[in-house]
Amino acid sequence: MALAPTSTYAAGQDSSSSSTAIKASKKMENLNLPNSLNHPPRFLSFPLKRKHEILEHQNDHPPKISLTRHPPKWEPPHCSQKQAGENGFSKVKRAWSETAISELPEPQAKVSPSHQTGIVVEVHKETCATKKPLQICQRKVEEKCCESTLASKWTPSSVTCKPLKHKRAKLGPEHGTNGPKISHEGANGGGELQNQSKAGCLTAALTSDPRVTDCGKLNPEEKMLMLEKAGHAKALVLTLVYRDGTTQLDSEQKLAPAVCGLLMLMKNDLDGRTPEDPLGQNDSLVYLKLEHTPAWAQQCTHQSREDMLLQVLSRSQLVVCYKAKDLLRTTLQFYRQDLSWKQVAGCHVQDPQVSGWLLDPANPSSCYQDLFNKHCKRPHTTPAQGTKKCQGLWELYSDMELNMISVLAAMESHRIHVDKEALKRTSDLLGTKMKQLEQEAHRAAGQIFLVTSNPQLRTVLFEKLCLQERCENKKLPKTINKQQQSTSEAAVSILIPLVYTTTLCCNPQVHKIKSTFVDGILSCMTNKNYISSTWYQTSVVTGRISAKHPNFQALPRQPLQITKKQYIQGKNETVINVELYFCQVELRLLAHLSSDPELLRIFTHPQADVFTMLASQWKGVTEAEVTSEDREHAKRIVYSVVYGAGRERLSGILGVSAEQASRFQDSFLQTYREVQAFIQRTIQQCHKQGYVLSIMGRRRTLPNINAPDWGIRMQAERQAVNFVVQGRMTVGAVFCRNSVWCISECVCNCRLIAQLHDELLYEVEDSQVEQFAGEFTTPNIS
DNA sequence: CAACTGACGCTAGG
DNA sequence: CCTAGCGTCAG
Repeated sequence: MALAPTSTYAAGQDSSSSSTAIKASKKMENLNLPNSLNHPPRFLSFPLKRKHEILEHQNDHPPKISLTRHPPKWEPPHCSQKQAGENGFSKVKRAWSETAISELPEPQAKVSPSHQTGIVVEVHKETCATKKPLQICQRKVEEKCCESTLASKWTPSSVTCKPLKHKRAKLGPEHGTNGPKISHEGANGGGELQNQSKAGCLTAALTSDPRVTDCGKLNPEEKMLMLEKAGHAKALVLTLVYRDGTTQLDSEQKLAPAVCGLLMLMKNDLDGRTPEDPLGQNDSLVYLKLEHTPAWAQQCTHQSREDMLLQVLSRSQLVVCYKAKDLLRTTLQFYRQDLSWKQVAGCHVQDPQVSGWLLDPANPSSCYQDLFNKHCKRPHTTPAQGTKKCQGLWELYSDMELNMISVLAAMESHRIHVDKEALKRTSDLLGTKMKQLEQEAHRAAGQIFLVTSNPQLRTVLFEKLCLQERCENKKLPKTINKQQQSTSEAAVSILIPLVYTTTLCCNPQVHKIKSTFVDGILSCMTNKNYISSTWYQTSVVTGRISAKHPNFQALPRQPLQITKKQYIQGKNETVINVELYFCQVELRLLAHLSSDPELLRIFTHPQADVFTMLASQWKGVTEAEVTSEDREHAKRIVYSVVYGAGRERLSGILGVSAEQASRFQDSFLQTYREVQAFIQRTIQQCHKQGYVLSIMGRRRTLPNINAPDWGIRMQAERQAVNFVVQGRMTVGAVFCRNSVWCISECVCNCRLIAQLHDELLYEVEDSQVEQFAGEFTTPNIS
């Protein structure tokens, strides 16, 4: 890839010209830019630009929007009347405060426009103002941006940004392990009919199987009998059936199809079965249709199905379902009108996927067959049983993980309403900002390049401008894999002062906000006006919970401000969220595990900022003297120690030399000697046993712990330490305790909305906040 | 040429 | 160290 050497950004300006030239062109930018755009041939010769980008610069040719990916094709979950307690959220601790505006009504709620309420996601002007060198230029650019937006005479095509093409949009919102959602009649166009008939064939094949009883064809008496039978069965095995005829037991599909029913195996013979024919003499197989029938065909069947499902799910005898969370969530979505999440949140459905993951979190099975092959060597043991008890994992499973399944399902069924239009406006605003920043960067670089491309930015910074030669005293970070010059923010912030300009690259923070938190959220909301994350219990080796689509746990703390007013059944009731925040649990855990006296002392001051105190202890100054830089360093060092990052990584993060980073680390470990001792103890133990145990009894085997290769062995050692510290413990404990508390008599009208590693986000009715807080005593781990 | 995939780089969170 | 997610680029 070659740079076009003669290309300059502003007409008539030489790229090598100094700051004055750049400043001059900046002042004239509104005039200058359209001028230069009148000469399209200039831009066509830039090899670094993509074709559609270049076209965008030609005003007379609107950008060619190539929708190369197939458009999102999916069915929205069934939405019905709004349920009381179905709320949006406002973060208290996370500073998502004041803004407010409106929420679109539920499609079927038919609220008049004046009643619209809801969430607004707004990005603050100063959002990007966290890091000093970039902050200044950021502000300037933003001011400029606002001016020019107002005065802009640009055609829409030049102002709006690239078309949305998100991964979610490409794959459809229900792809991957996200799990299927209930089909929704009438929401789709022509494809629906086709699907329905196709599904009809497949389910017909299923129900015509002589072994399967179709519940839909039974008369009320037969249904009662069936229900009774289900009640007496020794074990129930459930699986969802999808429209394409597959079930949850089939291997993962890329596009999870809609659910059309539920297959239920009632087992009475727990002995004497063979894997080839699991259907014993006294067993029966029932098919329960889970589709909304057209209004004209609707009878009283709905009620009985609901009764049946609920009875089945909440019974005390053994109920097994592979990927039980999907089943519970589907049930909740399907009976949204008639079923409270609380009824489901207490269900205990055994899930072999979870138990299998506990046995070997580092190598989770991809599908049921995989799991079966892995853990069931003898045909007569099921994955749910097996060797778990021997390994001491049984308690962990039944006391905690099992409870978590239904809680997560309830969390997933919670809808967070978002004002789509406001989000779109924000997106447009950010789009113009990005445009502005892009031009700024082009000007600074003296040429046009694709600012979102790291390789191109690298070429500009280090091959064209050769900035690395001008900062020999400072060590520039390198990329991990290829050891190239990094173009990260830390690196660019070192370079910025060397060039007499405000910015060299589009601020990656702005880019991130737009692409991930605005457009990304928007892409999660196709055909609906709310979001709800999907929570994963078994996808993280260390035992943490992860979230997707959107990833609730990675929403920014600083820049986004979300607020909402909530209307419940016409009344304006304020519902606020109380957040339980276990201040730096992992650090607390480290203190506990290592019993380091200095570290423990810090946690005896409940109100103090831990990192400030750490910095003051470590640097030997008073807390008032601790600069924000010191605090940031302390924080990074702590994390690097806790999570086992090496000094190379630390130097990259801090933007200092490796020697300096190593000195920081050493001095930290000198201060907190017990921490170091704990780390070494953990590693030694791991060497001896080949596995490590977390505080909850979670286990991770590390086969590489005794590897001959130094690098691989070191990695395993870091992983060992990381696992012990990072395993979810406090939150997990609260999780199970609280799930019970929350669904039983339920002292308050509250609901768990999100788990953010060391925080739990609850929605609590305003009047009950104090009561709620009283119920909750923060557990003291150290 | 379009569409997809995997590797890589970066950033958000902890 | 371990996540999700966005983006580019080469094959």
